[in-house]
Amino acid sequence: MVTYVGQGDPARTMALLWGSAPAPPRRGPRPGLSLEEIVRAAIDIADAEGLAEVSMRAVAARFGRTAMALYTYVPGKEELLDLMVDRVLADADRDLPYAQGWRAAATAGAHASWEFHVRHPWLLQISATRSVLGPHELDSYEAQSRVFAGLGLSGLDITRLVGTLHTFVRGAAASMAEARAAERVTGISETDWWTTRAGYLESMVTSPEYRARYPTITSFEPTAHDVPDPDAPYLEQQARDTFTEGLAVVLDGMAAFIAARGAAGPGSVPAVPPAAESAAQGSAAP
Amino acid sequence: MVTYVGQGDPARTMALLWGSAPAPPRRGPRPGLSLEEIVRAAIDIADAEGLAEVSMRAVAARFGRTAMALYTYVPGKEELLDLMVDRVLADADRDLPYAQGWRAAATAGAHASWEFHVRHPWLLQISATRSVLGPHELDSYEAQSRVFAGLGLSGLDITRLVGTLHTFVRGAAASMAEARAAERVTGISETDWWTTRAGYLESMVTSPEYRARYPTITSFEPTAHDVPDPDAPYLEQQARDTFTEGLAVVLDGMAAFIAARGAAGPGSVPAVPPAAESAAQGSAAP
DNA sequence: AGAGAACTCTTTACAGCGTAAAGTAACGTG
DNA sequence: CACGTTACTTTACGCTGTAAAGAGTTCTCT
Repeated sequence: MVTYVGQGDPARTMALLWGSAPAPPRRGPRPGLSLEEIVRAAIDIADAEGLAEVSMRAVAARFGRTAMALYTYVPGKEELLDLMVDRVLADADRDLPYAQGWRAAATAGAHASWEFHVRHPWLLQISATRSVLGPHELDSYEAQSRVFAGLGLSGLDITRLVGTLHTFVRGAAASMAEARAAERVTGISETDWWTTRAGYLESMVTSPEYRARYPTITSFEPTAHDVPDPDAPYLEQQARDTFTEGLAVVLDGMAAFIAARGAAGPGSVPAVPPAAESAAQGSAAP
Repeated sequence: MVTYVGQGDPARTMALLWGSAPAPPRRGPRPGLSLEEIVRAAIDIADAEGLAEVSMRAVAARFGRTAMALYTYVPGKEELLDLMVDRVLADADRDLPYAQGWRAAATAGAHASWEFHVRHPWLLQISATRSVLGPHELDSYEAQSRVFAGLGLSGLDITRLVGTLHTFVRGAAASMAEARAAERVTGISETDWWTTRAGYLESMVTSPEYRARYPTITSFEPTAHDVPDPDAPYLEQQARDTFTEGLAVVLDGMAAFIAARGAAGPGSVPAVPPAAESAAQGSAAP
């Protein structure tokens, strides 16, 4: 119910993101926890109970500690959220079928990303544009950019295509995630939620007054506002279909853009040779 | 920094949204406030100071009352947020140039909606998919749907096109809003924020290790990661351009969809005659 | 070996949040 | 004038993130 939008101290966050495991302290008691497991516990809670349940006290309780114990490992909650974002992206699927052409790769990537966001809906609640710039986020960005490499596009072109696709996927995933969260969050089942409103909407479609105010939407097929079948969640299916159909539309637009712009001129981004696709995945501080 | 995602009791909310002003009480002291001005005050705070500053105490303080006084008018904070959403949509621009064709109308509508969301960025933080279904939200939905009426599309087609466009606009507006909020929220200027990260990124582009891990994005023109000119906010301009360019791409895709699907068959949604465009805007409970 | 620095973790505390419960004061009707 | 209704306040509770101070453990340096 309550979520963060801000962001922690960038320097500290970057150090935590990119720094290899810090040297173990030379004095004092051994650390009973690690940054890694704290971040994982926070992700577990967010996945299972929602971002609202991720409190410093709740995370610490998973280790039998008090909230303040976490401040030994993390500067504050905002930094913890930053770390959660990058860490969870490590599990995102990044094996895209680049060899099958950009459209197949983009479709696969969009579907993978959509499902990933639906699986970790709290990602949608944390600011996306102010990117965390962690290693795994860059992995993801690299994988998506590679889809459009070798088509004669500039880096800026690719940045925008990836941005557009990302924006669309996140928006569609948000519809899905919120359709799913509807019942859990409000304690009202999807059917109940819909039926309480249906009474108002029904009278609307038939009332001449409302047909005058809303001529277009009241002329839609009535099924669009029917009470959903509880076994086949209406909002969920709607969200899924809107994503699939919308994706095709967006990709059609990109096809036109690539056809018009792509000419392999100077400054265009070259494709990654297939041999290099499984490049080193090691990480070290820069 | 903290925002709500849940939603209030739907029945109560619907009554408040659609109910005309309730009959004044027959006994007891006169109400010193009204629902209307409470909602407006909350919107003022959200616009000026961000959604995080909209607390029951803060809203009440604008009227010299305590937080609990608001509960005479509103069941709780979540319902207040629902009301804010629908109320602010009353001010959205809805004069679209339908006569100039769907693409012109869609472009105008998208730009208006984008600017509206940038002006009221807190809208992006409140759940969008679980729509409030208030009169003004329906006005907006009607205006956007009308863009695609008369093209031979079904209601479901139109719903999805509108959904795709809406998703895209919100995502792009989110980029813009967060670029703007960056400084205010974190207390760090955009330039500072970027330069602290630039050190890490710079070494990345030159390091062979990172060129191997991120071959595509490290081959982009270096300007993409340059420190922005403080006078011409880099992130803002980037967000604006991505919106404009992305919109063209999305609309190209829609053009292809309409060309393929639009055949004015049975079940297709007819255009609204221009005469009816300035229809009655009065509202009454259904 | 002993002192002290360094380190983890706890305890306590504070200001803020939404809101439940109870009380006070004002008002219109019988 | 008394009563019931209503607007609003006061108090309180449990929750949040985190500052400050202290307890306890472990290593290093003299």
